[in-house]
Amino acid sequence: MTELEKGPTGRRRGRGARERILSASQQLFREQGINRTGMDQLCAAAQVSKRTAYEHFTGKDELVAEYLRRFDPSVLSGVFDRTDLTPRERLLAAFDIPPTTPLCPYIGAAVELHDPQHPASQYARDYKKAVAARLADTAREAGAADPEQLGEQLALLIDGAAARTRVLNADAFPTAAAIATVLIDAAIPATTGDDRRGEEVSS
Amino acid sequence: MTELEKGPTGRRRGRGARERILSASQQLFREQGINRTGMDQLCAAAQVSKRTAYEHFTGKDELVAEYLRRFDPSVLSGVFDRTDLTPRERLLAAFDIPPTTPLCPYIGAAVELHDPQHPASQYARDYKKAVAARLADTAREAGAADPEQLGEQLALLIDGAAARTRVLNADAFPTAAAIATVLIDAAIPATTGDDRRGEEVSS
DNA sequence: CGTTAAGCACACAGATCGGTGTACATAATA
DNA sequence: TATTATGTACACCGATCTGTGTGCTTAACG
Repeated sequence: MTELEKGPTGRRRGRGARERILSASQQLFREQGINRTGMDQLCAAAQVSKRTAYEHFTGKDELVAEYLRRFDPSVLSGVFDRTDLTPRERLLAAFDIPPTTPLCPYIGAAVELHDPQHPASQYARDYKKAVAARLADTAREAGAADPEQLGEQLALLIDGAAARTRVLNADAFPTAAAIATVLIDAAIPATTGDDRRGEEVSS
Repeated sequence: MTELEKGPTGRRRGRGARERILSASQQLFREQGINRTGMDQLCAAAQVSKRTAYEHFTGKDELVAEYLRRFDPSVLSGVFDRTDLTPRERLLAAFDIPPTTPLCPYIGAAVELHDPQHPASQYARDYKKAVAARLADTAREAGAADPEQLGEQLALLIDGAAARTRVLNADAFPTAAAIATVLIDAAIPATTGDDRRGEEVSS
């Protein structure tokens, strides 16, 4: 009965409360981590009373899961839909991440929450599988011999770059991209049309 | 003035206190994570009074750093010293991790502590660099064209496998080993003696 | 107007956190 | 035996955590 988006006309005073909470989560959870960000601080940053926050979310766990769901990172959304690139270029573009990204939040959540059954951990798993699947699709499009394997390999490279960037405090994505080039070149026969752009593969 | 290891003969009643604390750390920090393991629980598991723990360590931070330092994982110690393997086999052996390992604790510490200046984070960085250097040495021994690059690449694969194993809750090291095989084959000229075992390279 | 949804301010509960203070016990040494 | 190092038992501190309870305000609608 929250009736948040319905109604004939617009009413509801500050209907952006939920959005402000999630927006503050994006910033604080990423900057400070999940465990080190208290609900008090988060509500203050969102300019929302704590009472209101707990009327929108049953608890911090649910909020964390929603925060992860709201996060659509560059990888999934931007890269795969670019029909101006060849499939091979799209596979490599997944490693061109903006330097603003401090760490893959899915890995962060899985490590911080430390419970594979946590809703956020489950979503992180689903998301990572989805990325691997998308990579496999693109690999198939690019004519790779074993698309599933290449997708899984590239996904591992992305995660490795993210983890290593975090630990070493230095950008590891160029290294990952170099490996990706080797793998892609090895997996895709040279005869296969590399410069086809955005065309569908028949089967 | 602790005089823990000195003295003409052995005295000191329960001189295993420090060891018990660190031993309990190994178990609990890995099972539950660092942040979710309180000092109360840790001291109880170590059968050590909290007072004693804080006479051995100035605080939890120092304990965490020591815990990381004590952790010598299979990778560094076991693999590189095996003269029964060719250099190439040693590089691949780094991906044969026992399934008992839940997650690389260095990545875990870096994510959980979330402060690159934390002593444990610094050590994690040093350790990861050392592993990459050892891999590079072995790659040089194996006759790789660009040993430093190959070492960094293999290190990234290991971290990727660790991170992905954690997030997906499924062993990702076979995938990493497959990539490693490709990289090693590509980087090491086939003419180079692959079956030399444990010999030194002149330069 | 009155009703109702939405939110705020703020105190507070209960737990846990890292860390200390104090008084006492034990064992090896001198 | 006396001393000293080492450790225990346990209460306790202040801070912080997630989460509630309560009463008040504001705004949209009828």
